[in-house]
Amino acid sequence: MVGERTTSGHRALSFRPALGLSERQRGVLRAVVEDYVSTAQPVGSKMLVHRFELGVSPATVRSAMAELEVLGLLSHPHTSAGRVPSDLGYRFYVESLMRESAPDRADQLMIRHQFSQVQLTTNEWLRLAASILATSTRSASVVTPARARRARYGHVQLVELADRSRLAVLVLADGNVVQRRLDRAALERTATDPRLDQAALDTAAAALNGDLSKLSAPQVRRRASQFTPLAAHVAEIVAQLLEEADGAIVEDVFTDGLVNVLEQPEFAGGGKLRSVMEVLQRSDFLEQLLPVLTRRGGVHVIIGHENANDAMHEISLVFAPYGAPGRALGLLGVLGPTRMPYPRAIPTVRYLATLMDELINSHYGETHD
Amino acid sequence: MVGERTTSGHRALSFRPALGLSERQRGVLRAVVEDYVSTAQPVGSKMLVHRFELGVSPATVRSAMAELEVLGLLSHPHTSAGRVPSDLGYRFYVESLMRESAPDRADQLMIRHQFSQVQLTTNEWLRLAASILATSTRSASVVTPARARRARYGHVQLVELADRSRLAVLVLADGNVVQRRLDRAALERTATDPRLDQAALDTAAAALNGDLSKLSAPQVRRRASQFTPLAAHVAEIVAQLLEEADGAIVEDVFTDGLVNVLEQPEFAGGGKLRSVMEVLQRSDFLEQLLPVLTRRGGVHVIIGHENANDAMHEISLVFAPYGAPGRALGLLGVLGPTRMPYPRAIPTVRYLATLMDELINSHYGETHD
DNA sequence: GGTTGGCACTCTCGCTGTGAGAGTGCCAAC
DNA sequence: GTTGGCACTCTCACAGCGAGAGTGCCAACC
Repeated sequence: MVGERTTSGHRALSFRPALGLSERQRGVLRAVVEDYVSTAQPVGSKMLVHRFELGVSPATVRSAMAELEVLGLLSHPHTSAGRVPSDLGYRFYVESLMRESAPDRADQLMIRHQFSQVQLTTNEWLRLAASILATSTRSASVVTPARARRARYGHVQLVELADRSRLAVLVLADGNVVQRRLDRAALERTATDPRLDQAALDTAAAALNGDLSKLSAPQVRRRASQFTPLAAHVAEIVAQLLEEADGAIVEDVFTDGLVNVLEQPEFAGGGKLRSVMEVLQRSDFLEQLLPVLTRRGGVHVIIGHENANDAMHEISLVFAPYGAPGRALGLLGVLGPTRMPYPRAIPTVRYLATLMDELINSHYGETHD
Repeated sequence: MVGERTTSGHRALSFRPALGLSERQRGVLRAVVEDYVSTAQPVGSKMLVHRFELGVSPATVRSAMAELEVLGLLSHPHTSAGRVPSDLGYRFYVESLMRESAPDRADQLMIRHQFSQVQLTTNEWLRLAASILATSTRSASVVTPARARRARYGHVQLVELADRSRLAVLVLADGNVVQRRLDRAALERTATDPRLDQAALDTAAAALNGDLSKLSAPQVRRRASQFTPLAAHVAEIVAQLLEEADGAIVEDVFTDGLVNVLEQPEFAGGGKLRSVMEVLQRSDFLEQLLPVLTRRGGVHVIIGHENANDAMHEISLVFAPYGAPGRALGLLGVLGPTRMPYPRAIPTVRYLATLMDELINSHYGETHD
């Protein structure tokens, strides 16, 4: 498993004054967050004592709210509206107020069952994981395939398509497959025999496969010259492919549940929708997420302005890395408005991360090191 | 090229009365459509004579509009609002009024240049095509990879991943790659030698590759028993993979420009957004599109209610097939509100379809048959 | 007969004003 | 520290109204 799975955020340091909250304040803050998350309406003191049986009068709640406001945990859309949690308020809630509502035994079995139903294809796993995350947290979900930080040679194959076009299929050591059509002219130039039949290509591929196993891009490039011209040419292309695969963790992203977030009232009107969509489609936020997630395992929660990206100031992320330690790494998580059901999202992300860990590891083999 | 590329829709038959429009009516209809497409506002008679120099008075235009309305080509949101084209109106416009605004020489060169910049990877082509379609038509775009209608065996390879896990990589005859992790236990059961080293697997793969080239799923299955137990087991899996790939034209869909359509005023509020998104994400509308597109080549335009799918009654599609005739087939096109810039979208889709034809064919080789 | 200007009519849309409702903050009393 | 009371504030929904845009019809004109 990838480190221990703990819950915490990446810029959580910025809060501190709120640490010494009274029991009353904690109760009120929790109630405000939970009410607001479920209703999307600013919450007032009266409503609050009604819905949550706090055992005190609205007036008391009001004074607690006022205190929470000066601490920066709640905010006030306008004078006579109810309170709304601030990013810091959510942070505190996630950090020390929240009672996680993990998927129960039955849910877990259901999820496992779904995975067992599906074909043994990584893409199917990813698609399924994204779908489960999206439906059970009612947010948008993102899942990337597990990739080695460093792309390494696994196996190459030169396939003849219909007619005489060639395809290089490179299986990386981590099991991912990349491919590239080959320029016929360039290929023929390197061949000693201008007929360039499949046998010649097979020989070249076999030479590379025997010699380059587990090597990285620069290593492959260094050895390229030791082969026959044809094999060297292919090795050069392989090196290119490895370079492209290096660090391309966020290629082939699987997304689901976009509607869930587009439907949220906070994105109803105006240009917010555009910015959210653009962030999500380009998914470069994952690049920024990567170093944070790899530095420490477990579920990471990033709330609103804690996000470096301006376009994501109203968005929260709940993400975790998964994979085989030191070998292949993937990302998965959910994304939604800051008003997000954290108690649900966090354990769900955690559970799916461990599940994906298992799947990956059981197929990488039990021989850990 | 896939047949001749003509412009027409698939239920175009339903209009006929409108064929005998007067020159005046045609001019007015065209003006209404073009104004409405660019402004999204119902268009009135006065505005119309202002913006388009029709050389007649508003009153004349009004009577022409009234005539067009009884013909069902225009409609009326309410008594004192301007006119809006009906689906039939758009249909007539596309059919016989529209002046196509094809990408000019410079645009075409630019597009070609972009393709030449990109790596020789099918996925990159598809991604690029989707991006070009989306930006130049300002709609959402969809592009699927070219696939053979019938999946045929190309080449199989059994790769050892880190540790002893195995991956079957099957390259189809059309160049697409599918993969499947192998269940180690099942594999070992079939092997005569329990050590099951790479050499044994290579031998099995070589046997299949020599014998199964170009065969379809049932053919592979029929021959499976003639191999050694290990090879037969793999052949069985290959047959499964072929079956799954059969008719799976709409897997791996590339989409771009979703924002473009979500931002349109017609989808601003209400549940329309949800239905549109769901249709688009699930992309099963492509399945329904497939038979229509294959029956006849060229650009197909499907407008609003011409669409079988209820959720797409306010959506128009402009799609074309592309590929190597009889060998591999892909779909590409754009999707937006019925208020779509057809004169732009249609030639752009047509151009990209021919371009993809070229790309595919140049790599399948010039040896047509 | 097609075209035009005139005219009455209709419907939307944006503006304003108003009252209800929800919520706050403060204070005095417990 | 907690509570009830009370005055105050702000939003929101709704009604009313006038401007504006557009239509349909008709009689007159070329």
